[in-house]
Order: sequence, then C-alpha cells, then structure tokens
Amino acid sequence: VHPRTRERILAIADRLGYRPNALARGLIVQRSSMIGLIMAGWTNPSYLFMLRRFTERLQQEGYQVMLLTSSSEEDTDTALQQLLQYQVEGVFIVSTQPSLPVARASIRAGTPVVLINRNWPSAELSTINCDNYDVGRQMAHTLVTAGYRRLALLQGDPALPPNVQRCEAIREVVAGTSGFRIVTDLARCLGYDAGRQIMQALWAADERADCVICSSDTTALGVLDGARFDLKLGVPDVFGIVGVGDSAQATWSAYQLTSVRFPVDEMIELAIDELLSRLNDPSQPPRSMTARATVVNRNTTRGPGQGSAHIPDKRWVTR
Amino acid sequence: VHPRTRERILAIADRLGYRPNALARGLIVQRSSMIGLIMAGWTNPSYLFMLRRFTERLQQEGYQVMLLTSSSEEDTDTALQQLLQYQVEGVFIVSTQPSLPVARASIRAGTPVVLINRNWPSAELSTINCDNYDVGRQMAHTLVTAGYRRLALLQGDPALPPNVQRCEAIREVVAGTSGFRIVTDLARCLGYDAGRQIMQALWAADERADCVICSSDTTALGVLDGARFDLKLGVPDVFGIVGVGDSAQATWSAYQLTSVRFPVDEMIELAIDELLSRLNDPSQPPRSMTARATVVNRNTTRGPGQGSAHIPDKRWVTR
DNA sequence: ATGAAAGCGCTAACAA
DNA sequence: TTGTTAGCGCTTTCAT
Repeated sequence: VHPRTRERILAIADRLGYRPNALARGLIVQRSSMIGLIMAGWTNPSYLFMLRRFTERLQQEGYQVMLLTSSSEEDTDTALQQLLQYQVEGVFIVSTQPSLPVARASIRAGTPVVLINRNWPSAELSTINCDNYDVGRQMAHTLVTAGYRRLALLQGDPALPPNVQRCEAIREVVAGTSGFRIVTDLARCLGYDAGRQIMQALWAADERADCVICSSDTTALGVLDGARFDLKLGVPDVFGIVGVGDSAQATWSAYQLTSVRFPVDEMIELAIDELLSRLNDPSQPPRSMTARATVVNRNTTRGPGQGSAHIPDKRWVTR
Repeated sequence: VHPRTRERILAIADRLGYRPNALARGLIVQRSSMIGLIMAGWTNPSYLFMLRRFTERLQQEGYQVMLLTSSSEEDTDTALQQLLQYQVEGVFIVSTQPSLPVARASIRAGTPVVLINRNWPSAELSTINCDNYDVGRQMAHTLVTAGYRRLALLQGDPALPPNVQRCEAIREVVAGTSGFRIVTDLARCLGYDAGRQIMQALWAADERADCVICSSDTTALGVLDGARFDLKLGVPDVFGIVGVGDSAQATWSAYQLTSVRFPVDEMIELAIDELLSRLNDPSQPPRSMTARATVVNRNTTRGPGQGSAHIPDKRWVTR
C-alpha cells in the first residue's frame, strides 16, 4: 500500500469515527482474545495485587480480561458458562471451583482452565496451589518446638478447603505430640475485632491456652493487641501467636508477627505462564503445581527467629 | 413450542456441547453487554472492594466486566480505544483519565464514560469525586484548632491531581493562619517504612515539626510507630498525626489514627447507578458528583474526638 | 409452529 | 494493488 494513500485513508477513517469491531473480527478469525477470570475469596488482601498482575500481563500479551465474581460453586458454574458463551480462550478460577459437569464442558470446548488456590481431583484442569497440609504442619511444629503446650485453634471459614486442610494437619501434629494439645477450637474467627475479643475469652477460660494459631494475619493482630494491651501479657514469652498470609502489617515493627508466607508473586506468574503456554500449544496437558509456603519467625513466637525477613526457598513440585 | 420438543432439543444441544455464541449475538443485536473498567492507582487498598462491587453489581444487571490496567495517560488512551473496539456499552475509569481527543471519540461512539476520583473540565463525562481541596482544608484545620503550630507535610505522588489539590488547600490554610506554618515539605513519602524513617528526620531537623499530615494511612502509621517506639514521643500530646483513607488499620485499637474518611461505598454505588441510568436512557446528560470526605478524630490528634467512629454525613453536590 | 433468507462487521481467498 | 465473494454464528423478518 502506498504510504500516501494509507495516510489519507487512515485520516478519513478517523474523521468518520471508524473503529474496527473486535467482536466481528473475533467471530471470523475464531479468536476472541479474551481471557476469563473468576474471583472468589475477596477478603484476601493479596488478591488486589493478583488482579493487577493478571490484567497487566494479559493485556501486554494482547488479551482482554473478563472479570467475574463468584460467591458459591453455583456462581462459579454460571460464571464459567457465561465465559464460554463469550468465547474466552482460557480462564483462571481463583479460590473457587466449578462442578464436574461444567468443568467437563469447558474441556470439550477446548478452553484451558487454571485453578488457583484450589485442588482438582483429576488431571483435567491446571492447578496451582499451596500444600496446605504442610502449612498446618509447619505452624504446629513452630509452636511445639518453641515449647508451647496448650493450643487455641482459631479457624476461619470451615467450608473452605484450605482451612480444613490446615486444621487437619494441625490436629495430626497435635495427636502425635505428647504434652501438646488443643484447648480451644473455634470456627469463623475472622478479623481484628474478633481476634481481640477472643483473646479475652481465651484467658478467662478454665484452661488457658498459651499459644494460638489464627486463620489470618488480621485476626492474629487483633489477638496480639488483645494480649498486649488488654491483658498485658508477655508476647511471645507467656503467649505465642502465629498468623497466615504474611501481610504487610505483620511485618510492621509494631507487630513483627510470626506468619506463614505464600510465594504469591511466583504463583501468579506461574499461573499466567501455564495458561499462556497451553494457549500457544493446545495439545499440552494441564499441569498441577504445588507451592511451598514457609513460616517466617518473627517476634510473636519464642525461638531462634528474630524478625528474620528471609526469602523462603521456593520449591515447586510439579505432577 | 411444545415442552416435550423443547426438552428434547435442549438435551440434544447439551449433549452436542452447544453453547450460544454471545459475540455473534452481540453483533446482530448491537449490544455487547460488556462494560469496560480502566483501573489505575492500585496502591489504594479500598480498590479491591471497589472491583468486587463493580463486578458483583454489573454481573447482576446482566453485564460482563472487561478489566484493563493503566499506569499512565497514554495507557488510558489505548485502553479506552481497545474497549471501544470491543464495543463495550459503557466504561468506568478509576484514578486516571483519557486525553481529550480520545474522550471525544468515546462520546461520538455514544459510549458513556464515568470518571472516578478524577475531574473533567467540561461536562461531557460523568465524574464522581471527592472535594480534595476541602479534604486539605479539613486536615489543616483539625491540626490548627488542636493547637499544633509547626506542620510537616508528607506528600504522596506530586503528579496526582488529588495530592496537589489537597496540598494546595493546606498551604492556603497555613498562609491564612498566623503562627501556623510548614517546616517540612516532602514529596513521594509513601509506605510504612518511609514514614517511620522520616519521623526520625523530622525530629532531628533544626526546626522540629509538632504535627504531620501524611498522604496515606500507611505512611501515617509508620510515622506513628516511629514517634512512639523509636523516639518515645507522646502522641498526640507533643506530636499530632493525621492520615488519609481511614483504612481498617487506622481504626485498630493499637493505632486509633486520626484520618480522612471517604464515603467509598456510596461513591461506588453512585458511580454504577450513574452509568446504568445513562445506559437505560442515552439522552441523559452526564452528571458530576462531589462527595464530602470527613476527618474522623481519633487518638493521634489532640482535641474533642476520642475514637469517634461516627458515620460521616453524606452530602452530595450535583452539578 | 416451522423454514428460508437477509445481514450484523469483519477477514480470507480468490479474481481482476 | 484493488475489488469481489463467501461465511463466522447469530437474530429478525417474512413466508409457509
């Protein structure tokens, strides 16, 4: 094409307000350039960063992101079906999962699905996950080796697989450790205020706990403030606390909370890489990856660690 | 249609894996059912909630959300053009803005645009905003009436309109108040660590500040920990601190930070309502709404308020 | 109640 | 290099 003509036509097109219709193009080339993203678990603060990275990278790779919310598995099913109708080329599902028949539908449609923070029984979907049993084991061991004896277990949502897996592993460790036992076991303890109040109850109980495992950092920080401010307890000397998530606040010098760190950044990049590579080569089989979380010992548990801000070793197990 | 036949056909369709193609439908009915969402300012923690509400409500109304990221105004332009090519029916733009010609293009395309946390000079785009001058004024007044005299101004990103508007208003108040002045004026102070370090510098300076205005709660909490832990200063007696955003952490009993609260929830719902109603009635002119933020006095400033958790009066100014 | 035909805006393949 | 044609998967209209 002559540059002259090209220029002229482009100018006219612009003046006429012409925009190529990406939908019509998608129809004919059989590529929508759209990727679906189904999100649950919005209370996890690191998901803001996740959303950002997803959109940034996919945009960069020439895709558009279609974002859907789910608050139940039925939601996830309808969301996934919607996305398939919109001809997305792939979909990420975060902290939730579709039913088997709907998942099968996506497989038949040839649309790769990547599950994040959820397991999948068969090898039909890519998954990227933490070993939550291991997380539970590590948390319990941290407390045991620090010499605590009477554990309070402050669970989150008992319907969430990661929560039950963690707790199961904790109970296993407890069962296998003489002299260490669970004196309180509460579900649905979430948030700063809940933590702070529950600390009072723990101390008023017949059998006082001397350490606690919380289902989130926010809860743990509430417990910590309850222990230090309200009860004037020596933390970590008389009372030990461990949280989950290694949030920014956990690292603040006012808190220095011992917490479980997930390699969030790596998980995100890996999830994107996995989907992109399956998009480039549809014959590639779905992979299941397990990330290793580590507890970072700070100042709410006795023991060796003193505000160690070390980067955990990233060990990936691929099946 | 006979229910019998209907059932039979549906079953066959399902077995064949038939999914209606939403793109093709959109092409013919001239309605994509897609809404664009261009996001910047990802460091604002309340944006996670915003994303959630946007997707929840739009999904509920039968729309799909297309999420794009922008980190500059050029990004915003290309993002908006992309969205127009994908035939979105409307778009939200958060904490950024398009250039005038690109905005005009969207107007010609008949696609309503709602700007959130950004102003727009002319009345072509809907906007929903806080009165940032008023925010600056309120923050300064809070400090003045509490009897502080030597202000340290810890700005955020000097390129961000909300930041410059706030600071402008603060300077105005300072200029009009004898005995009250700015002893330190720093830009790009963001984050807990920055705040904590800067506190040291403030106290080591020739002329010590006795109060500080921070550009975010996180910074303010860093300053607070720096003052209390490192310097053992009496807060609020010898040193006053005010933050912006009224984050969850600001309300924690360990902090009780005086901060500016924006009516985020209401702003979000209003933004969605505005777009939906313009979608339903395209002849409806764009509206500009201004939300009123309020400082909630807690325990990092002297004065009447003692952890008042009152809900601010929501006053909306519509032009 | 069902079938046929037109066309949404685009790309791809072909012919001029 | 340019123009023509077919058709992506759907809805709508009109005829059966």
